Amino acid sequence: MNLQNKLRPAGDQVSELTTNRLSVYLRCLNVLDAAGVKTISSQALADQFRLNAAQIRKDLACFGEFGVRGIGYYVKDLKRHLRQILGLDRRIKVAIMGAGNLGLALADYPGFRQEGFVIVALFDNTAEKIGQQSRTGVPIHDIKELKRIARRERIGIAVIAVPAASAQTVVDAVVAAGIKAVLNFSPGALRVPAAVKLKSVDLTVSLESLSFYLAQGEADEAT
Amino acid sequence: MNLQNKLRPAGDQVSELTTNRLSVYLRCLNVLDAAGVKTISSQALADQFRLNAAQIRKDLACFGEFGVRGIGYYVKDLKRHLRQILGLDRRIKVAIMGAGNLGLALADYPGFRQEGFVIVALFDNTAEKIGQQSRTGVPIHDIKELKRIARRERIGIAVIAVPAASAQTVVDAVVAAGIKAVLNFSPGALRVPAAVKLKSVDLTVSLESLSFYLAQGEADEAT
DNA sequence: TTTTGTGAACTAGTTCACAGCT
DNA sequence: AGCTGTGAACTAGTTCACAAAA
Repeated sequence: MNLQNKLRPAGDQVSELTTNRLSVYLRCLNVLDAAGVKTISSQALADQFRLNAAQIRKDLACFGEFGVRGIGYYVKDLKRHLRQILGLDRRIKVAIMGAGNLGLALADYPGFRQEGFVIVALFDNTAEKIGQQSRTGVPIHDIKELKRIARRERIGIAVIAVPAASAQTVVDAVVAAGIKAVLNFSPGALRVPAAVKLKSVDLTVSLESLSFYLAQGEADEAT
Repeated sequence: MNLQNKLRPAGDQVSELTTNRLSVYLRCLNVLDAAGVKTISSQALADQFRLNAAQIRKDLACFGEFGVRGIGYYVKDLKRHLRQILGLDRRIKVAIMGAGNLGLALADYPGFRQEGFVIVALFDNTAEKIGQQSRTGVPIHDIKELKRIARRERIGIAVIAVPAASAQTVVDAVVAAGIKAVLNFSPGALRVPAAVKLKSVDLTVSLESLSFYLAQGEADEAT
């Protein structure tokens, strides 16, 4: 219908489940491209990576018509489109709040340095840490400098890796610094204004959910 | 109807969304209990922690009737029930695969030491690391020792914190060692048998989803 | 009266199945 | 012939609203 590719779906909101999957599709395409595959059908993609073909097509249809009937998708083309849709066609600067074990590990985590992301700064409030840097050279700044540095560096995403007790205070500072996207590793819910996107990774919830599964298994065995 | 409390829902499967929320409810109840609150209605709980009252009641109804009509729930009682349902009424031993930055950070992460969880071992294959320990004293073993130690220590959960390239090999070893629950931090999908529960935290997907949100915001501004 | 527990209504997400394009 | 794009059917998840219990 609409032959014009749209970076943004026409009005209707794209679900987070869809955006998560786009990221997965991009990863699959990177693998295929590296293997020299030129075109792939939604069915072949689905079979190879255990996805659903119709779902792939529906997800992509939110943004345009990228396929060719009778052929499938050109791997390099679709890759380029997905990178553009996901906003990965430019560098995105990331700041990590909290230079504790977790913050330092994330700062040096190679998985975090993929695609367009660059970790440009760590922030902490401990005098001994400020002025130091991570193993790979990410500088640790005083959290008081956040607003100044966030603006100068044009930081797009903040990662919250501080203890639960200070998480809300820190995220408030992040919001005040004008940062619009936050990835939270601290346990519990954080409040952010509607204009800020918050994603949380709650390790306690994940572990307890696994614990539930184990407890169920034992209950079944006993039967 | 069924006045008997059920540790396990009668046949019908509990969704993972529900088990995740149970963990959230437990955390809320811990806060209320610490504040000396004796009883709470589903509505009050919902208001205070931004949840939906009917959803809380439905989730709990999977496991029995824990409330008192006209009163609500006794905080300590419900807390105890939830801990039992989630299998947190006993120690759960956790092993971390990979003694890199992330593995070491997770081993010492205080959030991981909550409730019933104890991190008993790290596993790696680097000669220099084996025999060492983390800052808080978690020993690093040779991954070859996994099966032996997993059985001796009765390890319940394995956390995968190795590079993507070796993740599938490592999870295969985890499965071979008889571990039935896995929390995966490596990017990409892992294959496990149906009898093993796998939860994945994909940092790349999370970041790219945030990037999409930022890209959308810019598109909107330009309009 | 208050609040639970739950069927019914609704909303979101997934899969099917096929018309239509190449 | 082969495969996309998409309405229709289906499935899962959430919220409403009320009868029943304390």
